[in-house]
Amino acid sequence: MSSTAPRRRLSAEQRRELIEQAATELFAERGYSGASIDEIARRAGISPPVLYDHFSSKQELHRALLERHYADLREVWRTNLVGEDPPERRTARAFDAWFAYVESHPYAWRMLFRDDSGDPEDEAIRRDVAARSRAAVLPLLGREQGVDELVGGEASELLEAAWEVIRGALQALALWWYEHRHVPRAQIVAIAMNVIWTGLERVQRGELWMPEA
Amino acid sequence: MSSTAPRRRLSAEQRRELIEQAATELFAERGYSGASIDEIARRAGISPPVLYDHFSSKQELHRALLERHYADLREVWRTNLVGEDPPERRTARAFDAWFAYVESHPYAWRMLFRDDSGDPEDEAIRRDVAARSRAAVLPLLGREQGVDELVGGEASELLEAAWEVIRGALQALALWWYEHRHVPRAQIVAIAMNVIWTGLERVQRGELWMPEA
DNA sequence: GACCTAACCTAGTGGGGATTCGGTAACGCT
DNA sequence: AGCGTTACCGAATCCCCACTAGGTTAGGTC
Repeated sequence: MSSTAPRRRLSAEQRRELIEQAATELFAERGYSGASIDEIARRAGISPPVLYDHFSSKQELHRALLERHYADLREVWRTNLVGEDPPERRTARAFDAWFAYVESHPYAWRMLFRDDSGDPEDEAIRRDVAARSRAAVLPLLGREQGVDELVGGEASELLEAAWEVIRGALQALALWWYEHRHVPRAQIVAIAMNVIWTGLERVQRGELWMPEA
Repeated sequence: MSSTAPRRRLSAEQRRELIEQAATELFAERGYSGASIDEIARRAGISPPVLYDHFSSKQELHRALLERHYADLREVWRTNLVGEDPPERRTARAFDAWFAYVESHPYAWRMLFRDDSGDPEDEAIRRDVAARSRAAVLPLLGREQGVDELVGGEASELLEAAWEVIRGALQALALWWYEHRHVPRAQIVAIAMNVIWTGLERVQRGELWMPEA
């Protein structure tokens, strides 16, 4: 991408940004272990040692990017789920914003969706982020009462599972969309709403599917 | 696991099975690059060279396991989606069987759900498998007509996307369940049915959610 | 235009891990 | 008991890659 750029001397901040972009791209395309420092450096227009002026290790670089991109995504949820609109409208708005982020950041989110670093610290970051997004989203799903008795378990735990279902579904849909980019975003959101929201709505209302006798 | 086993001489077939089990575990726990030949061999109760009597490379071992476990999972779908029951019942049965597989093969499916090998051949296997499961499942979803006009696109493509949503959702739910194994399977299936099937049913019927004006 | 800071580079070093070489010995068979 | 087969192993080899040591120059400052 930045291969033809003339090798000039940049400010630390500018260079760091280039490194982060290059690393995000490579982590997204090849995963943690598939992305070599040499190639990240090459794409950033520098030699490997320079990278170590900005990040103390490959792991730290990866962690920094995880934090950064996760923060962006969390912000998308946070700013779009609030408001006085009915849940359905807020959900649609949040889905749309989420897919808009995905559309405009073709590398960042794909990097987040690969968890192959094997680093326990990464794992911790992901857990932390998962907990925070859950905390942001669950109130939206759990407004109605009575879900526990109907399903026979702890409501909070089941809602957590429901959220995982949504997260996994959105993630998979984003990946599919990436391979079929000609489909307009509105249609992707419509699919998400139809397949996911519809079910959630019923769960909220307590109109639950039960196993047959 | 098999660390205290006395180092006896086994038949090639038995040894190969032990290697495959050990490798499945490690690939599931640490991913492709996180699993070293040395450790796979150690868990299988042998030294590394023996592994090469059975598989010509680490990649080939990994591919063989992908094929094997995917075949198992595909079989689950195949045998449970057929029949004369109404779609809802067939879907519930297939979900239940799928989660039963997940429950009884704690390593195999987790290995499948990590795609970090970076090997194009792996990618090809996954694509092939995805296409086949889609082919098996889509007829169930697409029975009703009229979906295309309502959503405004090619029905086959949108159903493909819907299937991805389901796949991603099931996968995420399986991972969540793995961390909350005390939840009984019936309840997991109920969550899947409530969140996913409900939406699908509406999509089938053409009762689609549409963006508001 | 001398000087200094810091951005940058070339050329290693070291370790880990896949793969292989050249045997050794367990087990079945006669 | 002897023999052949082959499951098995210890000890390299070799390559890739994260990381570093030590020097070089761009570019701002006085």
